[in-house]
Amino acid sequence: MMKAIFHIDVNSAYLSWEAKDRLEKGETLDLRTVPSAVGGDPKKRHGIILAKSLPAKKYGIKTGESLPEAFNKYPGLIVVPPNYGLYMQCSHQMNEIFNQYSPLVQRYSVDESFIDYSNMEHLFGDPLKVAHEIKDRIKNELGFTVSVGVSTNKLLAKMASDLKKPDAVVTLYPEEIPEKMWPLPVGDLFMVGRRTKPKLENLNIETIGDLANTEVELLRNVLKSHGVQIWNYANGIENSEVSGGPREVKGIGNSTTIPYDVHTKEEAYLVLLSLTETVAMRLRAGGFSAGLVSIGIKTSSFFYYSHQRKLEIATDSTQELYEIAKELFEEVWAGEVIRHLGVRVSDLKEGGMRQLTLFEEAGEYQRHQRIDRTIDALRLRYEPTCVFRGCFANTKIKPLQGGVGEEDYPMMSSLL
DNA sequence: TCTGGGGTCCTAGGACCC
DNA sequence: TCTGGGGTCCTAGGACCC
Repeated sequence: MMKAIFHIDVNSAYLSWEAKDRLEKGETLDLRTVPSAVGGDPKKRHGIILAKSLPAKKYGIKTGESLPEAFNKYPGLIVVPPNYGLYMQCSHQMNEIFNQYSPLVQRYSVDESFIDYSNMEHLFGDPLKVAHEIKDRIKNELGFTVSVGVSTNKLLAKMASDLKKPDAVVTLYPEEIPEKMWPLPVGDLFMVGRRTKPKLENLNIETIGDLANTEVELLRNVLKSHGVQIWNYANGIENSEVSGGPREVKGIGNSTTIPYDVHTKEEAYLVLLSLTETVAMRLRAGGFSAGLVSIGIKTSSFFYYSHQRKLEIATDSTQELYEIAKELFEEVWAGEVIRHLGVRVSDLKEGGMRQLTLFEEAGEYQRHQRIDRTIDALRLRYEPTCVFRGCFANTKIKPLQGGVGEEDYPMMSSLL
């Protein structure tokens, strides 16, 4: 039997949520009706457009571009700072509505979810009717609009929700593929990004239809398994499940663009420590220890490189992870001016405890473990910055950097 | 007033072992 | 005697997503 899959996408999510929040707080201007955007702070070198209104889009303003670029296109652009706590809250409210229609809801990102509505017709009625009902309830009860894609698999539902914005329900059933999906430029297909698009165009593949009708072996030769995947997608072939519940975490990382250029090892170490603090807290909060540590460096000329090491013994100790991060940095840094640093752990093992090696002093690790647990508890009870290391005093570096796991949601990924 | 942050998966090449 | 090949592990880098 055929499945009924919905994909719900919040229209200009961050901006819509800012707009509705400001209206609720008594502001009279609806940001959605004027050229406006959510953007980072240029003084901290975080100045990019994170979301824009439809009127801003009309002036050619794009997500990801720098604020100066955007102001060039429309000097009167209203830019507001992001508020991730608010976005998380709006996301939760929206998903609570979804949960009323099916037990199988997959939160794909903060502003996108899949619903498997198969075999639910008896309870709530025809899929298309329910899709409209969900869309309208979100608008009326929560104050923002969504686009709902309806089809028989996740790929088609996701492509469908992109076809009309804002405030729309669109079907893209398999028999509608030639008419609705094939005329689109090939870059509109999920998983055809900025590097693959020109490669396809070199093969005279301009539209999704061109891709669908290309010999799959040719694509395999040029793009390996990725070529086969996008050929399947172009033909509407995709059969992954809507997975209820959060996905298994594979890695945890934090990175930051430092507000000023870093020239010395000592300054870099301080940033690495602040990142490691957050990463390690999130690691312990998830009850994991890490078997692999990697660091990343972006230079002032935007060259990026990374270095990693597998550990003989997995650990969740802030101190141990920091020592490794420092060593990794020392091993690769060639003295370039640093713009951005990152720390990431992966190869996660269940359980924060670790086995002591034969030669190891039992005291050292357990001492660190006690410190970590105590600090975690304090930071959770009061605020994350209530305890921090003395070395950050009198420096411009924040003692913790990156999001703390508290309000975790399943991160976006390129997996359906 | 220059270009964020958090993820996942795939591939290529070298080391090492049998 | 200087020629093998397969398998696995590890690292770096690149591609994609929101």
